[in-house]
Amino acid sequence: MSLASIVSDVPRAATPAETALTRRVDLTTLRLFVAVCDEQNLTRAAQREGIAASAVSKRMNDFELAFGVTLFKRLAKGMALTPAGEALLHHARVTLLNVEKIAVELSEYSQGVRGHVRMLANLSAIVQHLPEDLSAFFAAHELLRVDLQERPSGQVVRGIEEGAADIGICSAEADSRALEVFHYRYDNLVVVMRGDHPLADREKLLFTETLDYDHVGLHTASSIYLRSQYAAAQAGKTMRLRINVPGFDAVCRMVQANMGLGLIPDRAFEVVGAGMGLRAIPLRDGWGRRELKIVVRDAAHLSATSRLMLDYLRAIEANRVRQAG
Amino acid sequence: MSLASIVSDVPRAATPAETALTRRVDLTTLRLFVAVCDEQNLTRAAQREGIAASAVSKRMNDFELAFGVTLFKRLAKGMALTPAGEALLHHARVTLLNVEKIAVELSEYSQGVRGHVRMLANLSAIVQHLPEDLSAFFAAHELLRVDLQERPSGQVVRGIEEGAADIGICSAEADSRALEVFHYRYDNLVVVMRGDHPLADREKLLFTETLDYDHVGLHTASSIYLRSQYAAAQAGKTMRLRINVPGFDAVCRMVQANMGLGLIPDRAFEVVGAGMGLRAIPLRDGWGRRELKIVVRDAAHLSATSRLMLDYLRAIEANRVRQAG
DNA sequence: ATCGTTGTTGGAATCTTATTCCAATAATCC
DNA sequence: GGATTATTGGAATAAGATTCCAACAACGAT
Repeated sequence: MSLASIVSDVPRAATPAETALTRRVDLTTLRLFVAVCDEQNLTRAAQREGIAASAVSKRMNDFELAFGVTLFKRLAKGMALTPAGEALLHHARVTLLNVEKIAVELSEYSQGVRGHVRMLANLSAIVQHLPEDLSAFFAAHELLRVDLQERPSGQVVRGIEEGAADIGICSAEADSRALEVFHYRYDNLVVVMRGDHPLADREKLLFTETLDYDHVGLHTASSIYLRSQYAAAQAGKTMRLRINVPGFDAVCRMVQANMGLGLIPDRAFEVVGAGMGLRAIPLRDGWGRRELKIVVRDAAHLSATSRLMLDYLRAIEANRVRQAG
Repeated sequence: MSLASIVSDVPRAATPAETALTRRVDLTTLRLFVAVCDEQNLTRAAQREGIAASAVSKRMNDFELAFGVTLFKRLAKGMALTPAGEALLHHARVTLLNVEKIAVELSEYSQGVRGHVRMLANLSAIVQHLPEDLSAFFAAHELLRVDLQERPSGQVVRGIEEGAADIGICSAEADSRALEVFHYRYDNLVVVMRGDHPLADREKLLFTETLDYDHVGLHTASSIYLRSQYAAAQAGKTMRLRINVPGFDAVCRMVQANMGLGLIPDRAFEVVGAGMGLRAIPLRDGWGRRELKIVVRDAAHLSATSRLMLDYLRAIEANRVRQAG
């Protein structure tokens, strides 16, 4: 049995007969079906949905007849699902959730929203830049909406490839050769430490100088963690990692608790490390200056709203460069 | 603007008014809507769907009225989407795809299928074990179906947490504390090399012995890649990585092309490396023996079919241990 | 064994919604 | 100005869904 025959990343296309069957699906039937599943009782489901029990019964029976499957075991005291019914329940819930999203989003448009952008971004972008950038974006476009989800860089790329979102922001190191790439921001890594750490009085540090001390690491999918491990390996040294934690604030708290040195971007330190009595020393290594990038599937075919967001994000650094000149 | 206010991993619940609006959505309207969007012309959409143009027009207008939004700009020579229309189009396509999945899966049940299991698995599990295990499973349960998708270990865990699938298989190192965990398999890493490599005559190797030579690495999200980098760092050495590639077969091809040593599981080498004239030398390091694990959200509440699969996968190693005894 | 209750389903009547038919309106092109 | 393309409104017709009413089945209590 080959690999290709067992992995089903892309569901097979419906046959013409199956396509015809899609027309026998309707949302009221799915809604009633879910109610029957939840209540395990047709009469209570009918009451919950405000309809006669015989109407529910007819719909369930019509549906079973149309598809040639049995969805329920009819018991004396109610109904139980068959495996086919369980499979349908999974899809029915997903479908009804999608419909709810339609209602929610269109309701927002009826109240004045002018567009939606779907975005995936890594933690670095979210912690350091997006609150400010999106705040400014909303100030300029207060009738646009953003759906933003946090993902590690690798998953941002994959999500954009699969069309789960329109715009992604991730580490420049993530492999995105199938996408269009634009510069978003640079950030600079700083070594975070307590004020009483032996390195605390330094103006700048080489990463190798930190390797003589304990470290607090980010989670192992983090591109900062990966890059620092790589740098240590290149220097023929090892990182003395006492713990890995999943966020910049957790890194700062562990540093504060004297668990070692942390390595996070400077703006992240300003955002989450302020008021903890910690020092942040910039890295002198070249790789301490890192790039975040914007990825999209096909800029020319973005919706107008997503295009607006892309242009806006691209303009940020250009405007900052102009202001600094 | 706080982080929590901009990240929308969990869509907000619909208000009662929005829930009421969900009843104004129906699949025929969505289907006609998508047709109008595709054709950018109501008359052609009507022809494509086999219905009078006035019926399509009425439905589009009724829908817009119900939701209080404008979906189309009416032009002299057809219709163009508004931003609200673009938002709806995204969801309409997703919803219709779900309905198609319903039709496809129920069609399979009507032809005799007795259950579905949704699975996510990492590459190690898929390349080495699942073809054989699922083949045996299907032999015993030929009326059950498996939807299997390949994901790196971290995404397997996340997918099961989110309910995207019922059963996951991933590296034991992946953080799955929110899930129920069962043992699946062990695998053993081997160093893959050409027959003329200086290390080719060894029976076993320590990983550190390989670090004097060039290496071919897996992609950077791979748990084998991460673990080997960690081991090199612990030994105070660096891996001489000439290239990273995305699969076990690619690793073998690069090794064959004299790009360096590869590190992959032994069964993966047997599956994809056979016939390439390569040698596979076992690692002596303890971490060379790795564990794959099964993760589920809540074993007690799995469907009967998924329960069957879980019990079957758990029984595999138990049966192998009994056969070896 | 009988009776009452719970629950599902079938048939006929009624109601609601969707579609078709027909025509009007508007914009563009020749 | 006329022809064509495209959308939409109104009325009539058709189709499908629901309600009403009753029958049937299974279970539990007596």
